[in-house]
Amino acid sequence: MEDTRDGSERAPLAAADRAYEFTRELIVSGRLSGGELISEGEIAERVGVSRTPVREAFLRLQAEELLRLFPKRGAVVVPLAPGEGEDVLEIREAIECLAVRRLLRLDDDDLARVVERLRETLRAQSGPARRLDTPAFARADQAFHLAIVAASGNALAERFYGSLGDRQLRMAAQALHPRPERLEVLVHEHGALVDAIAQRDVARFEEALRAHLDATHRALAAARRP
Amino acid sequence: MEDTRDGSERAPLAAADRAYEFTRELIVSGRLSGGELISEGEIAERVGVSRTPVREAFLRLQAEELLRLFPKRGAVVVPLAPGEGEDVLEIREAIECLAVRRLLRLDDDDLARVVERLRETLRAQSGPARRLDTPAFARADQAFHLAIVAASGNALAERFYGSLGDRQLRMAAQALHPRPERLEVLVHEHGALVDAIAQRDVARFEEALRAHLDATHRALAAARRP
DNA sequence: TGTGTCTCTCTTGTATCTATGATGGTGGGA
DNA sequence: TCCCACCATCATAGATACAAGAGAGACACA
Repeated sequence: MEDTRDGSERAPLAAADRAYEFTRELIVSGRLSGGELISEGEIAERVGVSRTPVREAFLRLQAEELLRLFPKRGAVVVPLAPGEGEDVLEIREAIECLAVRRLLRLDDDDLARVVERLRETLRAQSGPARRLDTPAFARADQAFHLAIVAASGNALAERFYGSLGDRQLRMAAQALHPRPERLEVLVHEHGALVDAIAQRDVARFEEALRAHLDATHRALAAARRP
Repeated sequence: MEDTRDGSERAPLAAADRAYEFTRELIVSGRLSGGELISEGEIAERVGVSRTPVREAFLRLQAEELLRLFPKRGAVVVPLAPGEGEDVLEIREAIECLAVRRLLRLDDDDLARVVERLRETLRAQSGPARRLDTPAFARADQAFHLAIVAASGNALAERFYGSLGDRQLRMAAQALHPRPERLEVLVHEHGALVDAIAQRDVARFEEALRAHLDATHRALAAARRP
């Protein structure tokens, strides 16, 4: 009843999914950078499947704006647009604040449960932060923010927010690395966000989130223009 | 250099695009309602193409959350979730307000140009509103709101907002119809939104937008529970 | 040397074919 | 009568075959 595209790996991942993961990883990790051209055949060969599932993967990646397909010519990796970091951060801020305003419509019990879940994801960040394990931290960070949005119950927002994650990862792969000393600070800032939610203080949440994202954004900008 | 998926119809639309348009229309227009099952073969036959391009169309529709594919079983039209109207409206509000806050960072000349463009789309609404041409109005309405977001220059937001349009159309097809007398009111409210932008009054814009969407939402809810 | 054209190759778009999983109905047994 | 196993059917997943568009580069000519 459940399909195989949900990330749970009990089944030996369908060919299309393998092709998708493979290509997505190539892009998100930065090994394939913006403007680079790839062909279905090439990926098909490397993954060991026919072109059909690769085509499906490419279509998915195009839907996620990571790839752009040019008819009869090939696929190019969509380059990170100049203002994209700012774009992503603004949308994240808007959606997360929306989510929190919605969260606060929950009654105390439900909110407490949400807060508890968030604190769990917080704890999951400490390890990677202390180990300066940037990739793991990036995943945990993403999971944390997504958890806030998911808790709000707006499925549309959640899905969109999730798709922003890939773009974020792609940028983070370049940007977070140079500043691993910030990881613990980020965990702390996340804690403050949860506190604000727990205390039903929207204004404080919004302010803290803005500061948090501003700092991330500044880190990005700083890393990009050294 | 331009691909054939951009809606310009000089070329005899690719098979995949025809299949996509056909199926999307079926869903958005409500002729195919939530939960209904369709198969690639069925659409392939009706459109007169093979299953391959239909498959591509289905994948695109799945990416847009209009269709859900179940491996080896078929595709079901994603039903309108109970709270979805509210979800969409909240996101629209958040993104549009974000867009306007960003618009107001433009200098006076640029802002004036944006306002002029918006007023043009306003004029395009009057005709359909007077004629009580609901489908045409729905398109114009969508174009208006999208224009605000597009003008902000956040490409990500624009794309996402656009994708909300289909869902909105789908709901509007059911909801706006019963209240054609509201169309002219909506045009008027749109005018107020533009005025707020022109006067750089964010607070007023946000308030007016909320009222505008609330009214739409109430109209929806009223239409759904008669 | 510069330019226009022509072809050759690469890549996608579509069709078709095969394999396999899912489902629902049927019939036998408890 | 009810339940379970089996099988026919159907739909997709993936592979392969084929056609056609787009570009790069060779080549002829001015």
